Amino acid sequence: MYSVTSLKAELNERGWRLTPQRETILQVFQNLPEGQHLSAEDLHNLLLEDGEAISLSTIYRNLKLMARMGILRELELAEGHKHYEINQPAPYHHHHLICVRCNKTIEFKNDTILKTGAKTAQKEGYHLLDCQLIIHAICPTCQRSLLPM
Amino acid sequence: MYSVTSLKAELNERGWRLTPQRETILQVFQNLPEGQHLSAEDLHNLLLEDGEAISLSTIYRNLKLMARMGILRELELAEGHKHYEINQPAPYHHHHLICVRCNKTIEFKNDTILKTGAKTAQKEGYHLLDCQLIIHAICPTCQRSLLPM
DNA sequence: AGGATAGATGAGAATCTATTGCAACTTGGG
DNA sequence: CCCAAGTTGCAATAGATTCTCATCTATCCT
Ligand SMILES: [Mn+2]
Ligand SMILES: [Mn+2]
Ligand SMILES: [Zn+2]
Ligand SMILES: [Zn+2]
Repeated sequence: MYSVTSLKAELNERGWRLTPQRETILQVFQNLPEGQHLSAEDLHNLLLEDGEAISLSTIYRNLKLMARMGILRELELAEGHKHYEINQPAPYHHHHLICVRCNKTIEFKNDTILKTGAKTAQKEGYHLLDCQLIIHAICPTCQRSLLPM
Repeated sequence: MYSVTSLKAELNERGWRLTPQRETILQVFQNLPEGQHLSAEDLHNLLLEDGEAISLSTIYRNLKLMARMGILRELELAEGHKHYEINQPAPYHHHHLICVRCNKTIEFKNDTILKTGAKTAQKEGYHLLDCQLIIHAICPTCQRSLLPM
Protein backbone atom coordinates (compact mmCIF):
# COMPACT_ATOMS: atom_id res chain seq x y z
CA MET A 1 0.00 0.00 0.00
CA TYR A 2 1.04 3.53 -0.76
CA SER A 3 3.45 4.60 1.99
CA VAL A 4 4.25 7.88 3.68
CA THR A 5 7.75 7.49 2.31
CA SER A 6 6.55 7.44 -1.27
CA LEU A 7 4.25 10.36 -0.56
CA LYS A 8 7.24 12.34 0.67
CA ALA A 9 9.27 11.31 -2.34
CA GLU A 10 6.58 12.32 -4.81
CA LEU A 11 6.03 15.63 -3.07
CA ASN A 12 9.70 16.56 -2.86
CA GLU A 13 10.21 15.60 -6.46
CA ARG A 14 7.90 18.47 -7.38
CA GLY A 15 9.37 20.90 -4.86
CA TRP A 16 6.57 20.33 -2.39
CA ARG A 17 6.74 19.19 1.21
CA LEU A 18 5.57 16.43 3.44
CA THR A 19 3.75 18.06 6.34
CA PRO A 20 2.23 16.40 9.40
CA GLN A 21 -1.16 17.39 8.04
CA ARG A 22 -0.58 15.60 4.76
CA GLU A 23 0.70 12.55 6.53
CA THR A 24 -2.34 12.48 8.79
CA ILE A 25 -4.75 12.79 5.89
CA LEU A 26 -3.10 9.95 4.02
CA GLN A 27 -3.27 7.73 7.09
CA VAL A 28 -6.94 8.44 7.64
CA PHE A 29 -7.78 7.34 4.13
CA GLN A 30 -5.56 4.30 4.32
CA ASN A 31 -7.34 3.12 7.43
CA LEU A 32 -10.81 3.89 6.16
CA PRO A 33 -13.03 0.79 5.90
CA GLU A 34 -13.96 -0.32 2.37
CA GLY A 35 -17.05 1.33 1.10
CA GLN A 36 -16.62 4.49 3.17
CA HIS A 37 -16.12 7.86 1.58
CA LEU A 38 -15.31 11.14 3.29
CA SER A 39 -16.22 14.69 2.41
CA ALA A 40 -13.97 17.57 3.44
CA GLU A 41 -16.25 18.26 6.40
CA ASP A 42 -16.42 14.57 7.33
CA LEU A 43 -12.65 14.44 7.46
CA HIS A 44 -12.47 17.67 9.42
CA ASN A 45 -14.91 16.41 12.03
CA LEU A 46 -13.32 13.00 12.23
CA LEU A 47 -9.98 14.62 13.00
CA LEU A 48 -11.53 16.99 15.54
CA GLU A 49 -12.88 14.01 17.47
CA ASP A 50 -9.44 12.45 17.45
CA GLY A 51 -7.85 15.65 18.69
CA GLU A 52 -5.83 15.82 15.46
CA ALA A 53 -7.45 19.01 14.21
CA ILE A 54 -6.47 20.32 10.79
CA SER A 55 -7.93 23.53 9.47
CA LEU A 56 -10.66 23.19 6.91
CA SER A 57 -8.71 25.24 4.37
CA THR A 58 -5.79 22.89 4.64
CA ILE A 59 -8.06 19.93 4.23
CA TYR A 60 -9.59 21.33 1.07
CA ARG A 61 -6.18 22.21 -0.30
CA ASN A 62 -4.73 18.78 0.32
CA LEU A 63 -7.70 16.73 -0.77
CA LYS A 64 -7.45 18.42 -4.12
CA LEU A 65 -3.68 18.10 -4.20
CA MET A 66 -3.74 14.40 -3.43
CA ALA A 67 -6.49 13.80 -5.94
CA ARG A 68 -4.41 15.48 -8.62
CA MET A 69 -1.47 13.34 -7.66
CA GLY A 70 -3.63 10.27 -8.15
CA ILE A 71 -3.48 9.27 -4.50
CA LEU A 72 -7.12 9.98 -3.77
CA ARG A 73 -10.22 9.66 -5.93
CA GLU A 74 -12.67 12.50 -6.10
CA LEU A 75 -16.23 11.20 -6.18
CA GLU A 76 -19.56 12.87 -6.89
CA LEU A 77 -21.75 10.70 -4.72
CA ALA A 78 -24.13 13.43 -3.61
CA GLU A 79 -25.24 16.86 -4.66
CA GLY A 80 -23.34 19.82 -3.38
CA HIS A 81 -20.13 18.30 -2.13
CA LYS A 82 -17.44 15.88 -3.14
CA HIS A 83 -16.36 12.69 -1.44
CA TYR A 84 -12.94 11.14 -1.39
CA GLU A 85 -11.48 7.68 -1.00
CA ILE A 86 -8.06 6.20 -1.47
CA ASN A 87 -7.21 5.31 -5.05
CA GLN A 88 -6.19 1.68 -5.18
CA PRO A 89 -5.02 -0.50 -8.07
CA ALA A 90 -6.48 -3.54 -9.74
CA PRO A 91 -7.92 -5.96 -7.21
CA TYR A 92 -9.36 -3.18 -5.05
CA HIS A 93 -10.29 -0.77 -7.80
CA HIS A 94 -14.04 -0.36 -8.05
CA HIS A 95 -16.93 1.70 -9.36
CA HIS A 96 -20.16 3.21 -8.05
CA LEU A 97 -23.85 2.75 -8.68
CA ILE A 98 -25.66 5.74 -7.21
CA CYS A 99 -29.31 6.50 -6.56
CA VAL A 100 -29.83 10.11 -7.61
CA ARG A 101 -32.74 10.46 -5.21
CA CYS A 102 -31.40 9.15 -1.90
CA ASN A 103 -27.70 8.80 -2.77
CA LYS A 104 -27.60 5.15 -1.72
CA THR A 105 -24.39 3.91 -3.27
CA ILE A 106 -23.30 0.42 -4.25
CA GLU A 107 -19.72 -0.41 -5.13
CA PHE A 108 -18.86 -2.96 -7.76
CA LYS A 109 -15.75 -4.23 -9.45
CA ASN A 110 -14.96 -4.78 -13.10
CA ASP A 111 -11.51 -5.48 -14.40
CA THR A 112 -12.29 -4.67 -18.01
CA ILE A 113 -13.22 -1.07 -17.32
CA LEU A 114 -9.94 -0.16 -15.69
CA LYS A 115 -8.13 -1.69 -18.63
CA THR A 116 -10.26 0.27 -21.08
CA GLY A 117 -9.55 3.44 -19.15
CA ALA A 118 -5.82 2.87 -19.07
CA LYS A 119 -5.73 2.04 -22.75
CA THR A 120 -7.77 5.08 -23.73
CA ALA A 121 -5.62 7.45 -21.68
CA GLN A 122 -2.44 5.97 -23.07
CA LYS A 123 -3.65 6.13 -26.63
CA GLU A 124 -4.22 9.87 -26.27
CA GLY A 125 -0.96 10.42 -24.42
CA TYR A 126 -2.71 11.33 -21.19
CA HIS A 127 -1.21 10.41 -17.82
CA LEU A 128 -3.90 8.41 -16.02
CA LEU A 129 -4.97 9.51 -12.55
CA ASP A 130 -8.31 7.82 -11.99
CA CYS A 131 -10.89 5.88 -13.92
CA GLN A 132 -14.40 5.49 -12.60
CA LEU A 133 -17.65 4.24 -14.05
CA ILE A 134 -20.53 6.19 -12.58
CA ILE A 135 -24.00 4.75 -12.90
CA HIS A 136 -26.75 7.18 -12.10
CA ALA A 137 -29.96 5.40 -11.35
CA ILE A 138 -32.96 5.16 -9.06
CA CYS A 139 -32.91 2.56 -6.32
CA PRO A 140 -35.78 0.13 -5.71
CA THR A 141 -36.95 1.99 -2.62
CA CYS A 142 -37.09 5.34 -4.37
CA GLN A 143 -38.86 3.81 -7.36
CA ARG A 144 -41.68 2.68 -5.11
CA SER A 145 -42.08 5.92 -3.18
CA LEU A 146 -43.66 7.61 -6.15
CA LEU A 147 -42.38 10.77 -5.82
CA PRO A 148 -42.47 14.46 -5.56
CA MET A 149 -39.44 14.43 -7.84
CA MET B 1 -34.54 11.18 -31.40
CA TYR B 2 -36.36 12.05 -28.20
CA SER B 3 -39.30 14.25 -29.19
CA VAL B 4 -41.18 17.08 -27.54
CA THR B 5 -44.21 14.84 -27.65
CA SER B 6 -42.58 12.16 -25.56
CA LEU B 7 -41.27 14.82 -23.18
CA LYS B 8 -44.82 16.02 -22.67
CA ALA B 9 -46.06 12.49 -22.21
CA GLU B 10 -43.43 11.66 -19.61
CA LEU B 11 -44.03 14.90 -17.76
CA ASN B 12 -47.79 14.57 -17.66
CA GLU B 13 -47.53 10.97 -16.56
CA ARG B 14 -45.97 12.25 -13.35
CA GLY B 15 -48.37 15.14 -12.93
CA TRP B 16 -45.92 17.65 -14.33
CA ARG B 17 -46.28 20.02 -17.25
CA LEU B 18 -44.74 20.82 -20.54
CA THR B 19 -43.84 24.50 -20.53
CA PRO B 20 -42.37 26.58 -23.33
CA GLN B 21 -39.20 26.83 -21.27
CA ARG B 22 -38.81 23.08 -21.04
CA GLU B 23 -39.47 22.68 -24.71
CA THR B 24 -36.86 25.30 -25.53
CA ILE B 25 -34.25 23.69 -23.34
CA LEU B 26 -34.81 20.29 -24.90
CA GLN B 27 -34.48 21.75 -28.37
CA VAL B 28 -31.25 23.51 -27.56
CA PHE B 29 -29.66 20.28 -26.40
CA GLN B 30 -31.03 18.34 -29.35
CA ASN B 31 -29.44 20.79 -31.77
CA LEU B 32 -26.14 21.03 -29.91
CA PRO B 33 -23.19 19.82 -32.01
CA GLU B 34 -21.53 16.59 -30.89
CA GLY B 35 -18.84 17.17 -28.33
CA GLN B 36 -20.37 20.34 -26.93
CA HIS B 37 -21.52 20.59 -23.36
CA LEU B 38 -23.40 23.44 -21.70
CA SER B 39 -23.36 24.73 -18.16
CA ALA B 40 -26.42 26.45 -16.70
CA GLU B 41 -24.80 29.81 -17.40
CA ASP B 42 -23.81 28.77 -20.91
CA LEU B 43 -27.38 27.85 -21.67
CA HIS B 44 -28.69 31.03 -20.11
CA ASN B 45 -26.36 33.20 -22.22
CA LEU B 46 -27.02 31.23 -25.36
CA LEU B 47 -30.75 31.81 -24.93
CA LEU B 48 -30.23 35.48 -24.16
CA GLU B 49 -28.43 35.93 -27.45
CA ASP B 50 -31.28 34.24 -29.27
CA GLY B 51 -33.83 36.48 -27.54
CA GLU B 52 -35.36 33.39 -25.94
CA ALA B 53 -34.49 34.38 -22.38
CA ILE B 54 -35.33 31.96 -19.60
CA SER B 55 -34.60 32.85 -15.99
CA LEU B 56 -31.54 31.28 -14.47
CA SER B 57 -33.58 29.66 -11.68
CA THR B 58 -35.80 27.99 -14.20
CA ILE B 59 -32.78 26.77 -16.07
CA TYR B 60 -31.25 25.25 -12.95
CA ARG B 61 -34.54 23.67 -11.98
CA ASN B 62 -35.09 22.09 -15.36
CA LEU B 63 -31.57 20.93 -16.02
CA LYS B 64 -31.80 18.97 -12.82
CA LEU B 65 -35.28 17.74 -13.60
CA MET B 66 -34.36 16.55 -17.06
CA ALA B 67 -31.22 14.90 -15.77
CA ARG B 68 -33.27 12.98 -13.22
CA MET B 69 -35.63 11.95 -15.95
CA GLY B 70 -32.70 10.54 -17.87
CA ILE B 71 -33.10 13.02 -20.74
CA LEU B 72 -29.91 14.93 -20.01
CA ARG B 73 -26.57 13.78 -18.65
CA GLU B 74 -24.95 15.71 -15.85
CA LEU B 75 -21.20 15.91 -16.36
CA GLU B 76 -18.37 17.03 -14.09
CA LEU B 77 -16.03 18.29 -16.76
CA ALA B 78 -14.64 21.19 -14.76
CA GLU B 79 -14.33 22.36 -11.20
CA GLY B 80 -17.14 24.37 -9.72
CA HIS B 81 -20.00 23.78 -12.10
CA LYS B 82 -21.74 21.03 -13.96
CA HIS B 83 -22.15 20.60 -17.68
CA TYR B 84 -25.01 18.96 -19.50
CA GLU B 85 -25.54 17.18 -22.78
CA ILE B 86 -28.36 15.16 -24.26
CA ASN B 87 -28.43 11.54 -23.14
CA GLN B 88 -28.41 9.33 -26.19
CA PRO B 89 -28.54 5.56 -26.59
CA ALA B 90 -26.12 3.04 -27.97
CA PRO B 91 -24.49 4.26 -31.14
CA TYR B 92 -24.15 7.83 -29.81
CA HIS B 93 -23.50 7.01 -26.18
CA HIS B 94 -19.98 8.00 -25.17
CA HIS B 95 -17.58 8.70 -22.33
CA HIS B 96 -15.09 11.39 -21.36
CA LEU B 97 -11.35 11.60 -20.86
CA ILE B 98 -10.62 14.79 -18.96
CA CYS B 99 -7.43 16.66 -18.16
CA VAL B 100 -7.73 17.77 -14.54
CA ARG B 101 -5.39 20.68 -15.16
CA CYS B 102 -6.81 22.39 -18.25
CA ASN B 103 -10.12 20.50 -18.57
CA LYS B 104 -9.42 19.51 -22.17
CA THR B 105 -11.93 16.76 -22.80
CA ILE B 106 -11.91 13.93 -25.30
CA GLU B 107 -14.98 11.85 -25.99
CA PHE B 108 -14.74 8.17 -26.78
CA LYS B 109 -17.14 5.33 -27.36
CA ASN B 110 -17.23 1.85 -25.91
CA ASP B 111 -20.17 -0.49 -26.27
CA THR B 112 -19.12 -2.84 -23.52
CA ILE B 113 -19.25 -0.24 -20.79
CA LEU B 114 -22.85 0.73 -21.41
CA LYS B 115 -23.78 -2.95 -21.32
CA THR B 116 -21.91 -3.41 -18.06
CA GLY B 117 -23.67 -0.40 -16.59
CA ALA B 118 -27.10 -1.59 -17.67
CA LYS B 119 -26.45 -5.07 -16.33
CA THR B 120 -25.17 -3.82 -12.99
CA ALA B 121 -28.12 -1.49 -12.49
CA GLN B 122 -30.57 -4.22 -13.40
CA LYS B 123 -28.95 -6.75 -11.12
CA GLU B 124 -29.45 -4.42 -8.16
CA GLY B 125 -32.96 -3.47 -9.20
CA TYR B 126 -31.98 0.09 -9.97
CA HIS B 127 -33.66 2.02 -12.79
CA LEU B 128 -30.82 3.20 -15.03
CA LEU B 129 -30.59 6.88 -15.89
CA ASP B 130 -27.03 7.37 -17.09
CA CYS B 131 -23.81 5.47 -17.26
CA GLN B 132 -20.53 7.29 -17.81
CA LEU B 133 -16.91 6.31 -17.57
CA ILE B 134 -14.86 9.25 -16.38
CA ILE B 135 -11.14 9.16 -16.89
CA HIS B 136 -9.26 11.78 -14.92
CA ALA B 137 -5.82 12.33 -16.35
CA ILE B 138 -3.24 14.91 -17.37
CA CYS B 139 -3.01 15.82 -21.03
CA PRO B 140 0.28 15.83 -22.95
CA THR B 141 0.47 19.63 -22.95
CA CYS B 142 -0.03 19.92 -19.22
CA GLN B 143 2.50 17.15 -18.58
CA ARG B 144 5.16 19.19 -20.32
CA SER B 145 4.41 22.52 -18.69
CA LEU B 146 5.82 21.34 -15.38
CA LEU B 147 3.64 22.84 -13.17
CA PRO B 148 2.81 25.04 -10.32
CA MET B 149 0.15 22.41 -9.60
C1' DA C 1 23.88 22.23 13.45
C1' DG C 2 22.17 27.02 12.07
C1' DG C 3 20.21 29.95 8.60
C1' DA C 4 17.80 31.08 4.37
C1' DT C 5 13.93 30.46 1.45
C1' DA C 6 10.11 28.85 -0.69
C1' DG C 7 6.17 26.26 0.50
C1' DA C 8 2.36 25.38 3.86
C1' DT C 9 -0.93 26.40 7.44
C1' DG C 10 -4.80 28.72 9.92
C1' DA C 11 -8.42 31.98 10.36
C1' DG C 12 -11.63 34.48 8.43
C1' DA C 13 -13.34 37.01 4.51
C1' DA C 14 -14.78 36.53 -0.08
C1' DT C 15 -16.57 34.09 -4.09
C1' DC C 16 -19.83 31.96 -6.66
C1' DT C 17 -22.83 28.11 -8.01
C1' DA C 18 -27.07 26.56 -6.89
C1' DT C 19 -31.35 26.69 -4.08
C1' DT C 20 -35.40 28.74 -2.10
C1' DG C 21 -39.59 31.75 -0.85
C1' DC C 22 -43.14 33.93 -2.74
C1' DA C 23 -46.39 36.37 -5.72
C1' DA C 24 -48.02 36.13 -10.31
C1' DC C 25 -48.85 33.29 -14.19
C1' DT C 26 -49.90 28.75 -16.89
C1' DT C 27 -50.98 24.19 -17.96
C1' DG C 28 -53.84 20.20 -18.06
C1' DG C 29 -58.06 18.21 -16.68
C1' DG C 30 -62.83 18.34 -16.06
C1' DC D 1 -64.26 28.05 -19.64
C1' DC D 2 -62.77 27.26 -14.70
C1' DC D 3 -59.94 25.52 -11.11
C1' DA D 4 -56.16 23.35 -8.75
C1' DA D 5 -51.64 22.38 -8.90
C1' DG D 6 -47.51 23.10 -11.10
C1' DT D 7 -44.19 26.59 -12.89
C1' DT D 8 -41.85 30.84 -13.54
C1' DG D 9 -39.10 35.06 -12.42
C1' DC D 10 -36.90 37.69 -9.15
C1' DA D 11 -34.51 38.53 -5.22
C1' DA D 12 -32.72 36.84 -1.18
C1' DT D 13 -30.14 33.03 0.77
C1' DA D 14 -27.39 29.04 1.40
C1' DG D 15 -23.38 26.46 1.45
C1' DA D 16 -19.18 24.53 -0.45
C1' DT D 17 -14.83 25.93 -1.86
C1' DT D 18 -11.28 29.38 -2.62
C1' DC D 19 -8.55 33.24 -1.41
C1' DT D 20 -5.74 36.59 1.37
C1' DC D 21 -2.22 37.26 4.29
C1' DA D 22 0.42 36.95 8.43
C1' DT D 23 2.87 33.34 10.60
C1' DC D 24 5.15 29.04 10.65
C1' DT D 25 8.16 25.26 8.98
C1' DA D 26 10.17 21.58 5.84
C1' DT D 27 13.89 21.26 2.98
C1' DC D 28 18.21 22.64 1.25
C1' DC D 29 22.72 24.75 1.71
C1' DT D 30 26.91 26.00 4.05
MN1 LIG E 1 -15.81 3.67 -3.18
MN1 LIG F 1 -20.01 14.50 -24.27
ZN1 LIG G 1 -32.87 5.84 -3.65
ZN1 LIG H 1 -4.30 19.67 -19.81
